[in-house]
Amino acid sequence: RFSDKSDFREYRISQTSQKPDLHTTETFSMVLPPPNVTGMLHLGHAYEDALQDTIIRYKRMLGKKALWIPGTDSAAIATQAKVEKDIQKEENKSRHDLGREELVKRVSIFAQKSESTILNQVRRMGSSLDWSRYAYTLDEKRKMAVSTAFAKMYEAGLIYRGNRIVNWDPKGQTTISDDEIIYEEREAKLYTFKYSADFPISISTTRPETKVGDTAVAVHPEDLRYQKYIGQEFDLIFCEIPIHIKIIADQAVEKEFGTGALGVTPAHSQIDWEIADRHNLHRPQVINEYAKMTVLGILKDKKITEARETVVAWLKEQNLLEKEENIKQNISTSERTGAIIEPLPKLQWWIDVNKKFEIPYSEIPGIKSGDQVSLKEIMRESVSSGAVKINQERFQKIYFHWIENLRDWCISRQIWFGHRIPVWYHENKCVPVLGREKEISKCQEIIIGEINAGTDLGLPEVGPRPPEFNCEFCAAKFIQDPDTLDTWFSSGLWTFSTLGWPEKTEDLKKFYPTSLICPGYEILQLWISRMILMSGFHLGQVPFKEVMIHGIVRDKNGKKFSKSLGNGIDPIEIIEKYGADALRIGLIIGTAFGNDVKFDENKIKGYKHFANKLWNVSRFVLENANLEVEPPSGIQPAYTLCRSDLHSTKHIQEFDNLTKDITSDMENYNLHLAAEKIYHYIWHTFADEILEESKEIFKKDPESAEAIERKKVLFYILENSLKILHPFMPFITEEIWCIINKNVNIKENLLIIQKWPYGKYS
RNA sequence: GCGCGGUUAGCUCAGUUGGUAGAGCAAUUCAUUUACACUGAAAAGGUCGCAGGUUCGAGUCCUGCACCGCGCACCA
Repeated sequence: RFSDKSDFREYRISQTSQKPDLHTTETFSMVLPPPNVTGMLHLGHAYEDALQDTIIRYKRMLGKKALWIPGTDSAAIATQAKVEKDIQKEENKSRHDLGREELVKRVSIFAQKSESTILNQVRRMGSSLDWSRYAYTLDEKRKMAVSTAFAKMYEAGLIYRGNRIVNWDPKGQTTISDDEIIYEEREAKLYTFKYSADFPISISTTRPETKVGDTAVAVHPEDLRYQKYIGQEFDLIFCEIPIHIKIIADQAVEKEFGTGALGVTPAHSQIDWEIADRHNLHRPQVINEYAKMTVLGILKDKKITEARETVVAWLKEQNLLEKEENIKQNISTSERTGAIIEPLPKLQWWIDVNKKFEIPYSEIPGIKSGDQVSLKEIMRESVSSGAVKINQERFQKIYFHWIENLRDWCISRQIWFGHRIPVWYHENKCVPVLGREKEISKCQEIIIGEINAGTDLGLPEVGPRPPEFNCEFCAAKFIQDPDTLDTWFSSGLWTFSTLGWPEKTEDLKKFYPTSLICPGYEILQLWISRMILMSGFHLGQVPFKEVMIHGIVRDKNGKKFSKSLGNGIDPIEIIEKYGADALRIGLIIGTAFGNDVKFDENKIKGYKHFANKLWNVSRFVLENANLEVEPPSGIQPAYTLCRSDLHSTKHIQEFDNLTKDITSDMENYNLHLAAEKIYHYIWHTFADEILEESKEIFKKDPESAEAIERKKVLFYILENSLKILHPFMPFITEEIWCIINKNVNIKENLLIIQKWPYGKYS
């Protein structure tokens, strides 16, 4: 399991390192952003681990109760998509061929395998996590947290079920939230045309195929060109489909765009849906979940791309097409599958971010217990009050900007792997489906049908467990909602679900809010904001006091590491070549927090040389300045014996000043500066100057007073350098430390739990 | 369209409140049984993207511009 002894030692240290220090009550806590169990970690994770471990080791050496919680994330969509793809490739089967139970089983097996790969990688990095508190987003405790959280938010009226336009991923066959969309700029054609020769207004569109779903043409209320038509209605045949168009006036229309008239397609556009709301328009759906046309005639069953060509051809044939121009368009694609998002109306679960509710308890500055607040206000206030400090201002700006534009969060997903929505429906209102797992999606359709038809389904039962009673009238059972939750719902609870919530645990009391979180900027909106939301609602507290956002690691061409590009590097490969210490410090030095890292193997190699240098420096000091004395108590490290009468010389002062300087860098999380300073000092001052001049002194007379004094100086600098360097390079420093202290009870005197040096002699 | 970053040595990047421009790698010259060739010494290399401004003094602050990247919105 461990490739070498020092590896094992480090692992053992991490196991024992959380031993409570009775002399201090100050805590420092962090959660590890849980990696997705979708395979293995890449260098980005290695960088993130290195940063956090450096910080937690530093805080631990300051004497704080330092807790760093490990965990992994089931990453519902990502993981299921990966396994589905593999199954399709290897067995040519879809998830529907396997059925829900079998698929979830297969995904879980894959997740477990990934989990052990990942945990091994994390350990190889030297991450000093508290493994006794290990959590997985889909384990029993976290399941309880998720369903409790859902139920509480449902009861507060913040979670609701509604038929609205969703972002539909036709490839993944699921909804996704606004934040899981990636915009890509592409060339598109803007067509200007009339529905028919006798229709008075021309409209423009990039999606002619959706126009069979139009129910209105909207113009700006003050647009003089179209005033006279407002209110008129037309029955037309468009592309063999009868449509009914009403001409309406709406503020949302921009006079300057295209012809200034907008063909309203309520079922396939967010904005049009809202316009339809305001004008009470009919909303026919003309495209289905597979991105195919649902209408009859020449468009029947066609994929949207084909349908587009067909409609354009029809328009040309009818002489209705007036203009065709090339424009640039931002197209929405799914973050996970890359598919083009199809806006569709669907019945889904949502979190209302604007609805006010009475917050029972609040420690968030600016929000009092009992206040009427919205989730959006919680998110804004938590950061603007300074309770959550996002340390780089630029990311704080992005955060506020995002909140301004935030809409309700769609939390239900039509995938099978993940937290199933903890809602149970009365069986008889959902037609018989028990024992027919594959039919559940059909059940969902029927529910939608009933809702659309205005049937009152009654309130569902919401809670962590199915209702334990049968229907009092017909003895029917309850069946669970077939959908699962957005993975960020459970991730949003992470800072407190890992500490035992909803139970009132000692851990929560002691370690909450957590001190720091250290995520990449790509999940600022997806994760950081959701944690602030969830923590604010459920605990009335912020999830963490500080956020240090780091950049991403790119390959030498500046490209993001990704599976599809095949440029991923396994950190283990680098560790085997250069050592974990070299990888850690090599990633940290030269990169300010928040900036991207271009990965350069040569740089890592340079720090392997440094590890070698450090080794030799230590050897020189041990061989030439052997001051080892048998410790009288058997506990005190030997070197301390020679320290009491150490005079403050030039070298000591210089080193102590450096120590102070580095400590201040560490306090400000300027890890890159601190690491570079100690690196530079050890190599170019300690080795190149002090050791060189010591050689001369020892050559003259190794027992002279000057030589003895010098030996003490060397020891002092070496031991304190090891301490300062330890957070960055834990393996080699601990190894050397143990050699230096071979006469003492090392278990109680490991470097990892030594006190950080403050520069006592300065 | 709105907003946010970046632009510093050949390459990758630091530069904390304004005070003589820094590191690693690469390249050059020299040294060589040294704790360490995973070495040492020396030298070289920059109009800090461009143009203005504030200041005794600007890589750092302000304005404008260019290119690269990102976030959001729009995406009829």
